[in-house]
Amino acid sequence: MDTTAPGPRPAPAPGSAPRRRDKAATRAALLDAARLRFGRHGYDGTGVRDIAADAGVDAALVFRYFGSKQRLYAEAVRAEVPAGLAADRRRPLEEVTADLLHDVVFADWSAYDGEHPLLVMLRSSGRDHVRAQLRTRICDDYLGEFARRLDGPDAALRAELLGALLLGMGVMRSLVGSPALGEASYERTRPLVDRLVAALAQAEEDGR
Amino acid sequence: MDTTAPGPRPAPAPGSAPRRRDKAATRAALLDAARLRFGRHGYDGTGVRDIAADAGVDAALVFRYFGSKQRLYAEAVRAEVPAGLAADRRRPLEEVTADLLHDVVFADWSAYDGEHPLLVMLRSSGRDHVRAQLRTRICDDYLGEFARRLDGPDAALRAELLGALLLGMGVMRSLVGSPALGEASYERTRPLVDRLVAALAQAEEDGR
DNA sequence: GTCTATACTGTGATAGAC
DNA sequence: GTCTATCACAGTATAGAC
Repeated sequence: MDTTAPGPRPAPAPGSAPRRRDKAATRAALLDAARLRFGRHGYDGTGVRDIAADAGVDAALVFRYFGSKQRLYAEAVRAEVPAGLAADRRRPLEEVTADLLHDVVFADWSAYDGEHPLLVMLRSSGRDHVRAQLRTRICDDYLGEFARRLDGPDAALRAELLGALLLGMGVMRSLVGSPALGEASYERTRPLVDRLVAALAQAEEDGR
Repeated sequence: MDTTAPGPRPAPAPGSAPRRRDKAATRAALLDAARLRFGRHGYDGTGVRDIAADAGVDAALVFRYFGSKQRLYAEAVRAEVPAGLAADRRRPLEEVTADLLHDVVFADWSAYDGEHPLLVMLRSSGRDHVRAQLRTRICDDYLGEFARRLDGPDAALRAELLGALLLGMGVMRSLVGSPALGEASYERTRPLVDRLVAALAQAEEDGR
């Protein structure tokens, strides 16, 4: 495991707030460090000691404040799904998917080392508790309203195909590091995605 | 799929029957066990002792035969990309993508606990050596010929979008366990994918 | 009350003696 | 080929210093 930040306690730099003995600040520091570490190295690749060292506190505080590594993970990786992304039925579909594209694929989630929390979780999908969290967030939070919008017999399936496309793009960019998608801009990618979304929306009209 | 390493071994002397303690057989058993374990629990969640126990041998053999856990992983997870998937320029595009759909998303890779090796690797993408392997296999092996087929300015990007879609579908099915895609059949899914592929191929004709 | 030191128990990879 | 020792490090718990 990563043994960066050794030593007992690097004295706080002059000017930085000497945050000692502040419960809320320590909790927040632990969460920030956890996001970064979990994002970079996944659940198993991260130790509570590393996180604590990054936050400048002792590892025991993880258990004091969060109970377990697992609960720390769950809390660190919880991010708000942008409210109303798919909620407003009056917005055109491409606009909503464009927002999703921006949010999931192109946004810079610097708190998670540049990756969307969902992609971060993907890396730890070997753990059952992570899978469950993932499924809920993707299928319910992100795609639920979508499925209701695209009605028709295959609505749920088509909504998940849309999710697969966006998620896959994020995976290609962040986890795989593919060249074209990695360098492409949001502006250049959007028309292609729009076209795909249109094809998906249109599919409800013909019998299959 | 079975990579029974065919080393040029001399045949045992006539009369000496025992096929137990066969180097090649032990190696193969270790590889099989490794595929299953790595598939189920990921790189970090798997111990060499588990693998060795599954194979019925001692853990030290892993190091004797493969040098390290990391090299065992690399070898276990290497699977042949179906030759000629995208190679034949005369096959219609939808046929080729349908093959990919079947191979990546719907095939039952029972040797890997039901998941395509690429998805298995995704779970371990926190490790740099895994990422490098991933990128090569996806972008070069699977999508390279594709990009050459779809010519036009955005060819590489569109090829990667196709990859993203298929990969994302696999992710939704295997790693996330999404309900609709999880239960959908290949036959029901294919027309939707065909439509998306058509939209992608068609995009080269209009200016963006 | 907030935090640190340290110990406990399990398991990881690996080396070297049989 | 196998067994066992080793040694680092994981998650977690507790006791007590500030």
